[in-house]
Amino acid sequence: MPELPEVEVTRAGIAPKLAGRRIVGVRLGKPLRWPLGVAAEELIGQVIGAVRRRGKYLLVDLDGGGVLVVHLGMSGRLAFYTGSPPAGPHDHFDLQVEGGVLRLHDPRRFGAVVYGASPDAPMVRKLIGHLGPEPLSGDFDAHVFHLGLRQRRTTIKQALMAGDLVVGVGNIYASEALFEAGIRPTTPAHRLSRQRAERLHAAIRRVLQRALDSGGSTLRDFLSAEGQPGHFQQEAAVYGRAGQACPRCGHTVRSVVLGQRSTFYCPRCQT
DNA sequence: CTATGGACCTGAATGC
DNA sequence: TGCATTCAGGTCCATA
Repeated sequence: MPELPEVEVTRAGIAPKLAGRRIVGVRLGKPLRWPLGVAAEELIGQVIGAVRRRGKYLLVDLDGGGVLVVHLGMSGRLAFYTGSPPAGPHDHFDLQVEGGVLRLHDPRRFGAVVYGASPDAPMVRKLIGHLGPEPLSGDFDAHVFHLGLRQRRTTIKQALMAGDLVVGVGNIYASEALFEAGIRPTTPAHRLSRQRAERLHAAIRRVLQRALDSGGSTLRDFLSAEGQPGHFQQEAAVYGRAGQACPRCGHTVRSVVLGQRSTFYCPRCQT
C-alpha cells in the first residue's frame, strides 16, 4: 500500500489533528515489527508537535524531545478517529489524545511504531540514518544521482528501490518511473548514461508528484486518513499490467522478477 | 563494502 | 465447496 505519496497523504491528513494535542493513553495490540521501546506511561501527558516524513517513515515529535517513528510496512494504514471507536483485530497501535485517537491498522504487521528519546537516538538512526535524498526536494540532484548509479553493480530497478540514492520509490513507482523514462528495469545501474540518469531523475519526480496530487495510489486498499481512496491506479501505465497493451505503443507489457519483486515494463518503449 | 535470499505475517485471489 | 498454492505496497539481517 504505502510508498512515498501514500505516506505523505497520510501525514498531511493526520498532522493537523495531532498538532498541539496531549497524549492521554496508548493501546498496544499484537506485536509489530519492533517493540515500541518505551513504557506507555512515559508518553502519557506529552504534547504532540509536528508530524514529519522521511522517506516512507513518519516522525511524530513530542514535547519531551522524543519522537515516535512510524512505518506502515506493506499493509499499514494510519487514521485519526474522533471519540474512541472499538479496535478491530488488526488495530495494533492506538495513540489516544484528547477527543480522538490515532490508530494503526496493519493486518500483516510489517509496520512499526518505535520511540526514540531524541531525533538521533540509536534506533532512529538505524532506521532513517542511511536514507538518501527526498525525491521531491532540492536535495535530489541529478548529477549526484548519476554518480551514485555508476557505483552500483545491480539493476537500475533494484538501485532505485534500495533507498540510499533516493527514498520513497517503492515497487509500483519504480516500474512507473522507469517506463516514463524509457529505461528497461534490467539495465545495469552503472551503465546509465548521464542523459538517461537525468531523464530518470525527472521521471521519478514527475511520477511521485502526480501520484501525490491524485491523493495516493489506490492499489488494493489504500485509504487516506480521511478514508478517501486515491486514484493513481487508473493511471498506472505498466504496473500490474502484464499481458495488456502498453498505453503508449500497444506492445504487450511484460513482467520479470528482480530481487524477488514483480517488475513491469514495455519491451518496445523501454530499452 | 556489496549483492542476494530469507525472514517477518495475514488475507485475497487463483487453481485443482 | 474445500483445500493448497501464490502473491501482495517494505526493509532489515544474515550469508556469500
